[in-house]
Amino acid sequence: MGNESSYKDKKVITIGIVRELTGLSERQIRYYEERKLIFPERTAGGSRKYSFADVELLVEIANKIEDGVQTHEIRKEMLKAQKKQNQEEIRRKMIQGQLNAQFGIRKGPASH
Amino acid sequence: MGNESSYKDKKVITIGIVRELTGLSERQIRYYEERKLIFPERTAGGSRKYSFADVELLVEIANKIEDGVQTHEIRKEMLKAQKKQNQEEIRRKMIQGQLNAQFGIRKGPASH
DNA sequence: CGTGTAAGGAATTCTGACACG
DNA sequence: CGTGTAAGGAATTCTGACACG
Repeated sequence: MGNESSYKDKKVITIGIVRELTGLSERQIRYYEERKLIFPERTAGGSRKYSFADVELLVEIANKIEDGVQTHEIRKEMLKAQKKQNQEEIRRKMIQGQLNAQFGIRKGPASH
Repeated sequence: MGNESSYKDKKVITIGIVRELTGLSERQIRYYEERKLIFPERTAGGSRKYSFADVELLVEIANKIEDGVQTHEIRKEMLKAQKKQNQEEIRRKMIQGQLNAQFGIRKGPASH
């Protein structure tokens, strides 16, 4: 469970590299954080660390802004999408819980 | 063809983060490069950039050194493994070439 | 051989602010 | 609102060298 591809979500990329990867300015990247659209981690010294997923998200954000969408709107969209995702996960887990209650806990497909 | 997971091989991690991820010292990381065991790219300013694959390789290298294997030996092992891989790829491609010559160029499984 | 360290300099990143609009 | 920029400082990284063994 929680099967992310491991590399994609690890926060290991500094802002300079993100700038290279996205073509955005550091100012833009920091501003989107200020507007709560992106959430880098920090090194001990205080430098920002981003994931590949963050890099892709940044590009999407920048595209929307270019289309005239305001950061506030983008944030609302993201929260909505996030909420929908959470709902789905809860639903999945409840169904799984029902199955477990009915047929007992199993890992993987039933052995034949 | 060339189906790498994209994130794993992209050189985007600076040496400080690699130090955090591996537990190795920067001195060690740079030394393994000097011994031709690892090949980071560079930013415009000259800072080293590593991939996740590099990070994993560094850990393997450090383990072997701890076991008393010298960098020179490790390098020979790596070259041998590399050569074997190349052989396999050539073989694969030749077989594919034969198949294409016999049955024409196809992409993916035959349509049913 | 493999690694630690001090040295000096350059590249990188940080924050808060002013500017434009 | 979103972004550029100059400012000053701190964290990061670089190289070449000396040390130990």
